[in-house]
Amino acid sequence: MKRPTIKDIALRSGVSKGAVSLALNGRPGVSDSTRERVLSVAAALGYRPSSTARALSGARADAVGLVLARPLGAEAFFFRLIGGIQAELPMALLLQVVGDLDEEVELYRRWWAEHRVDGVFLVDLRVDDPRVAVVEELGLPAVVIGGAGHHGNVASVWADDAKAMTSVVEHLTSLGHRRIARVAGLPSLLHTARRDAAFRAAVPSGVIVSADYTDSRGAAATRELLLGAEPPTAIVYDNDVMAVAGVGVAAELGVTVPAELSIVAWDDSPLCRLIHPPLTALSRDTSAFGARAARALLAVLAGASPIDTEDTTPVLVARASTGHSSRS
Amino acid sequence: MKRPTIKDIALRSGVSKGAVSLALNGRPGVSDSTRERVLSVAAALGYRPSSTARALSGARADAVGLVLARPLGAEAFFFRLIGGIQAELPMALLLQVVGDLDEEVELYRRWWAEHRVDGVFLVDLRVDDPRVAVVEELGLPAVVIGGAGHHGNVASVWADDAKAMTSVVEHLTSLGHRRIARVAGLPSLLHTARRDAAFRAAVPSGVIVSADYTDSRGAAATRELLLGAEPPTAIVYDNDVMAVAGVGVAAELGVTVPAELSIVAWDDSPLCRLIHPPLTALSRDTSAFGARAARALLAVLAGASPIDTEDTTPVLVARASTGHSSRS
DNA sequence: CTGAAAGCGCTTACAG
DNA sequence: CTGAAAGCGCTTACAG
Repeated sequence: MKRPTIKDIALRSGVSKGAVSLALNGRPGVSDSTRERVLSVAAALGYRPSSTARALSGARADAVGLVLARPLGAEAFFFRLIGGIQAELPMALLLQVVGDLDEEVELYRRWWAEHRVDGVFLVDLRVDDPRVAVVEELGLPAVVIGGAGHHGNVASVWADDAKAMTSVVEHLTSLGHRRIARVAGLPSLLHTARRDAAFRAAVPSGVIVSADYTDSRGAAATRELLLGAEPPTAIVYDNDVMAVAGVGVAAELGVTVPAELSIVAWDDSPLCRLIHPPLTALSRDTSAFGARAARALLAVLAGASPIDTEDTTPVLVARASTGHSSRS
Repeated sequence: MKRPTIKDIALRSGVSKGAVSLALNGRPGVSDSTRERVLSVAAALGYRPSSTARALSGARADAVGLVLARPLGAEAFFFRLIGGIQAELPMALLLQVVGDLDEEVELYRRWWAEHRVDGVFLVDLRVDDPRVAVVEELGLPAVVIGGAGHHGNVASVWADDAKAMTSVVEHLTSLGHRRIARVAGLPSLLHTARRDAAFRAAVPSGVIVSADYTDSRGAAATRELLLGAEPPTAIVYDNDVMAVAGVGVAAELGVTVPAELSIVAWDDSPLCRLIHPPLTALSRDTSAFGARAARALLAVLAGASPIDTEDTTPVLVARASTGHSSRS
């Protein structure tokens, strides 16, 4: 037996397909008695609407999209984010990986033109990112994830990286550190720029070395800093993998952690907790962040005006990798 | 300007919509000259087919699906797997998380009835899994990921866990270990059963404690083993998180690793490499595994008969957590 | 309040 | 080889 369509329901309840559609979607235009009859027939038949057909007639696609342009950021972050999004979403997530931002933009155009998605999440915002303008132009409902500040008329969900950075610096200065350095993530990413700015404001004399989240670049950056003329007594890394690489380089150079060098990682993880010494880290609930983003997009889809939602600020968890500066 | 449809192409090339469709899809039924004209008009107009409309008319949906029934297995594994799948896939991945297997099955029925997907990946196979029979009944193209052996008439991609387990046991026995235990993953999962069987075959007297991949259960299992009447001199864990928890419990109980206890983790990870001592682990390229699964599904979609494809066997990487048994 | 029709953008028999 | 039509399963004006 084929699965039932509105035609079957129309037949068995003695009304037109149009009436069935109105009844099923809770729209005015049919009497209460008709509506009830249609609904009960639909239930009896085990009717499930076809989102494909709906999408073609211009209604809901019953899916939202997330496209990732390589290289993607920190693996674990995205997985938890997507997990959190999914858990909160009553629809499917259309996921696609593309090579660059141009392909990403092209995909948004297609998806929207075809009604394949009802909205999208924008991740990994760049400095001067073209995507916000595109979704605005298209009228494609969207939520920017992780971008502080306003993004045209697009909703966003963000965390206060500046405040988090300040809390890290305060922690270190209270331990007597004066020469603090930062090993940053990809310079093209907006949040790197924001963290850079916050770091510079808090540590005017601080050195920033740019890297790319990999352990090899994290190690190289650490070596560069520790072998410099004025080696730092504390380094703040933009992710856990680079921080762990930093611990390795320090050991290699005979620099003890935390006696001679304090280390802080931006995102907390099992890795931070389980290595020796355990790393002081900025901790946040990425899965909850994803759930918040999902709710924000659902709100936009429901017609709410786009707002910027602030997530909880990452919290500094002090562990054994930070200690009093021995050089001040 | 609206995006062009086959109607626009038909108009400008002076043929019917049907002919345009045939020409565009490379089907017989139109002359070469007509086909060329249609193709060039389509190119000039920047035509992109609507996969929504295609799906509704019963053709390709231009998407494949992956549904995850909670609780999902090891996080990192799935992320790498999905990353590997995506990289190989020329279409979108429809991803949805559901509460249980019944919902998962229901989703397959809907997706297939609506032509929302062209095929699906089946992951986390259970002992007596109902899903294989469902996709067979539906005729929904599918690939079983990670399930050794035949699964009805459904294609599969798998790795030889039994051989991998044997290599672990051989490594340990060659180091003089006789009392070897296993801390296993969820008993309901098929690959747990397979590893159990391989372990029992290799270590007839070996104890298996069942756990669930979490650090807390991994720690509890380790405690149970080490405080027992005949504590093992080596433990093989079903994932990295439990193995690391085991290291912690050993330290807590004053059992030194590897002098008094050797530890092996099933899946290698940064965590295994970076903790102290670094863990001996079974390593594999999960991303490549995902790519292989993607190719297998594409082959099935292209009409190939379903086959079982063996992935490379996980390789044992010996590190400092395993050593000669001091008690034999 | 309700029905009959047109349309979304394709594909696929069915005639010529 | 080609065209005109019907149909996929919905939604949405448009008449009554």
